[in-house]
Amino acid sequence: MSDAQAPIKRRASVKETKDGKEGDERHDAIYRAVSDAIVEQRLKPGARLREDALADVFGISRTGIRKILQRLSLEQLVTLTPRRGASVTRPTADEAKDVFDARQLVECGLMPDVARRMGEKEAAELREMAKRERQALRSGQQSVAIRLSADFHVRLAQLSGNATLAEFVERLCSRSSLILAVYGHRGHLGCESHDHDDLIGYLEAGNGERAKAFMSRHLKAIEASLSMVEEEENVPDLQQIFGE
Amino acid sequence: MSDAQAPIKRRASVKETKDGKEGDERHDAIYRAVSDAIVEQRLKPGARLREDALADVFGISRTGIRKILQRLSLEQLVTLTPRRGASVTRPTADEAKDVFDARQLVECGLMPDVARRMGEKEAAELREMAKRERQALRSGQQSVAIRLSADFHVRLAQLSGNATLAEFVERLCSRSSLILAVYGHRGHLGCESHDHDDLIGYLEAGNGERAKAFMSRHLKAIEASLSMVEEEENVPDLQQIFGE
DNA sequence: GTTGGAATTACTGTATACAATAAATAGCTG
DNA sequence: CAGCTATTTATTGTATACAGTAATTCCAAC
Repeated sequence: MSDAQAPIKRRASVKETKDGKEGDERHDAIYRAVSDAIVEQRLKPGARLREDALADVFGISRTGIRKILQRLSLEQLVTLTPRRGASVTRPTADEAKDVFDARQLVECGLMPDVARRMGEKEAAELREMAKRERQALRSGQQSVAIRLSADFHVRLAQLSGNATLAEFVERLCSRSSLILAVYGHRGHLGCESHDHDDLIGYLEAGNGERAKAFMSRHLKAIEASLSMVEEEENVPDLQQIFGE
Repeated sequence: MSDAQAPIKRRASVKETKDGKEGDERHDAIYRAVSDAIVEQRLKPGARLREDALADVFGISRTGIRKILQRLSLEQLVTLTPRRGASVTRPTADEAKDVFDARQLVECGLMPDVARRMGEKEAAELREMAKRERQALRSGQQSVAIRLSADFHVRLAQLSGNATLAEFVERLCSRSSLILAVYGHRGHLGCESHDHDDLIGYLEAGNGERAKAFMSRHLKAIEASLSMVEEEENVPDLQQIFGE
């Protein structure tokens, strides 16, 4: 419970940037720090996020922290229970299904557009991302790999040229990371390592329909790898367990 | 500029509910009041939303108002400019295109699911909504009609059973209302009055593909009715206007 | 040792005060 | 009188104080 909230910083420490940045950028940096920690599963579903604990860590007052928590809550990465405070969202099985159905509809639907707008520069960038993802996996940096995998899907959506849909995909990918944390098996982090490279190939060849079909299988594979058992950690129903 | 923010309340006045409700519900009621006013175009794009003005109107402190404005900003109904405060978002032409492309992909993609889950009860409810919409139009209540039309599309998405996608459609519809306010012609409020009834027919018959095609045409018709000229209201370029 | 209840503690909800910044106005100068 | 600078005013940004509520602990009684 307490260990879950230890290492929140990433890359250049967030706290040191206090002087150089304007307050606005600083808030954004803190938002990203927390969001990243959740997506990278360093903050696990169910972990409590106490306001003054966060305020202490980042050196701002609770006012700013609340703003950030509210934003995370609107993005459904954090659950805000009245008078109980914030905690990292633990997605239900239903929510998981909705998220993957949504990804199926949107990400697949975007593939033709992406294929159309795909140039050399874009393909190279995506390959670079896929490469880093594989490297992270090989070197055992699971957290980093998870995040890079999500980044890949988001970048893809951005290449469609539709900012609104790209943002939606971003949300879906963040939530997917949460879903993997709860229902995924250890070691198996969803995306197969070669899938992303194959996909880039189809897109670069301008074969939108093929890419679409492949993305569909890709997402189905991730979803299939989950074990959808909701482990109830609420009060067990003794009546039901022991008969009447 | 000042007249745009006069009539914010709707239905039962929001202010009177102060005693009976918990603070939480109250915040939600205020949020809805502002959101509705924007969607119904009583608050027009560009209208400034000053924090203590709103705080006075609703009888809570700026703290609560800021929370609400932040939420509206995340939903892109309100634009929050640092140190300049909040104003009703004025969508750009690009954003308008993105929103309608997104609706095309998502709302159409949802039709087969909706058709599958459509029962008598649901059809009756939708017909009732369509009827009220027509009534509002006939009696000249344009604001109400706009909102009911958006409600119809949202309810449809909810019937798909996917809460995540339904929520996304809700956002898209709200933003569409803003887009209509800026780029639409007066009197012509997007949805043709019979379209929704026709759509219900196809859905009730379980003809998802037909409904999908119809929805596609329906959305295209709305988009086509817009005149996509961005009237610059930033500093006019006098050079250009008066020659050199 | 377990249960029930009171006192304490920990935490969130809300308002308010103060600081910081941008807009508006007035006053000066050429 | 136009244009520039200084002062005032309006408005947002941030922290903090206080109130209210849930969780915990402690103590007594069975």
